[in-house]
Amino acid sequence: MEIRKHLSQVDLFNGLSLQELDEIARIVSDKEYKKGELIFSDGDDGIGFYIVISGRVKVFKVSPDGKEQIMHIFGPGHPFAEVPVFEGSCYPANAEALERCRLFFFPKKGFVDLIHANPSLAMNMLASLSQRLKQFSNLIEALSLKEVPGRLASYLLYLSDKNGSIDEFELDIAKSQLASFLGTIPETLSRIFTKMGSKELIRINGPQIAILDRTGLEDLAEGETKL
Amino acid sequence: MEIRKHLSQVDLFNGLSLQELDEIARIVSDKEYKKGELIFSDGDDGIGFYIVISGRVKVFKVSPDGKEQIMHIFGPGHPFAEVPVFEGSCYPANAEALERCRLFFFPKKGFVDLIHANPSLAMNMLASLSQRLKQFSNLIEALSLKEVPGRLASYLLYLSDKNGSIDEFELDIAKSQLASFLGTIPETLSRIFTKMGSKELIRINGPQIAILDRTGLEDLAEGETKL
DNA sequence: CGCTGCGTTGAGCTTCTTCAACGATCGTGG
DNA sequence: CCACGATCGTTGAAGAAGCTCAACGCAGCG
Repeated sequence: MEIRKHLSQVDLFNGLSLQELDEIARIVSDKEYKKGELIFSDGDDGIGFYIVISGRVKVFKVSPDGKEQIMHIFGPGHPFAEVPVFEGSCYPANAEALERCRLFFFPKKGFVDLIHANPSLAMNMLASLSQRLKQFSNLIEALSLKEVPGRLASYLLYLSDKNGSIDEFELDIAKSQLASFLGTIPETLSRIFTKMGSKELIRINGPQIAILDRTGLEDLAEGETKL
Repeated sequence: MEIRKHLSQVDLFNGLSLQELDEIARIVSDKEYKKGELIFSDGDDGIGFYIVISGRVKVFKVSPDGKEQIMHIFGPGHPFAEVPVFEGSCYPANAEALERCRLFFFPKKGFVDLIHANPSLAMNMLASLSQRLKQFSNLIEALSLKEVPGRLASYLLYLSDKNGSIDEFELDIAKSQLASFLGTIPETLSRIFTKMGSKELIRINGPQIAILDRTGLEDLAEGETKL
């Protein structure tokens, strides 16, 4: 079964037997979203959670005057919107497809039963939520304790790591989205990119980034330096 | 047994039998901390988690230049530092006793076994982590999308609710701690308190707060108004 | 060809922080 | 019991960081 094959590649289902995967597959709905399509809104009734199969999803909050803060960007294999499954009933944020997406949807009710019956699944879910908490606490730290250049430096180093610690790579999201993720606006981000370039920390050409001075970036990320 | 009595009042252990509580009680260490005492530091090896029995604990991050961001304040009945139990091995923040505290400590190893054996406990823990995630996402929203007056207004309304939606109450933490929780500094907080007073939104006398214009505060909290 | 969305740049302004000084309160030791 | 220091909160003046608003270039695409 094709669904089971996808499930077997998801960390959340690590260590489960084929039988158990089949039970899970039975409650899945397979869904498609177009680029830019809204998956759910802040405050909607939370009837289940999702796993990304292909494409990417952004989860974000919006202020009354329209400013956006991206909380998280999820790619293939990642679950999201688990919170309302276990606590409360509303989605606490909005979710939107960044690109054409295929998602698996797991209805709350069926899934909770599976967790009860399956300690490994419960442990995997606990690990997943814990990781999420850690990422959130890093985001809080960044927003509150670092200035924008420091946040950008951290992000670039993170991207470099993700690509095998090489010094040349591409931004994985549009700059305007990156601004929203870093808790700032495109204008400010653009100025900081320019400044990082003129200080020879990086070379930048559209979405292409080359790290010229890794140590300099690290100092920025740690808040030991100013731009 | 005295420990069991305390455990039975903790949400995390709701729905567990006396026997199960006894099993849990067996792995607990009973600990005392003085006001201001450090419980663990960011990066320490995370060997287990805690539940507050009496007193209060703040969990916080510190920037290189010493600014503090309080992530959370925990009172009696609340578990904290669960993350390293399920994911990774280090505490991702610092914890300090705000007052004289009694804490129960649960070593990671023993507790994970209990969770495996006990689906209700697993569900309770999932609910607890989910709630934490929701609180964090609110904090992120506040830090990124609201200005300080809006954050303070939200906090005052939250305190009022906690006290049964009455209009007069006391701040539950020192103003300098509140500043750190709201992602700002005491000077800024003080100015905003003064301004809220002169605009007749609140009356303030030391730690005593009286809400004079609830609607005005709500508008501030929603970002629909400026001070 | 013109439109639309994205990114960039400049000027001005708001918000918040920094630095410094000072008053009040409280607990401690003389 | 008073004096002292420490901590906390408040206030003022100056400065920095980031945001708003506006204009413009550029690429992709109908």
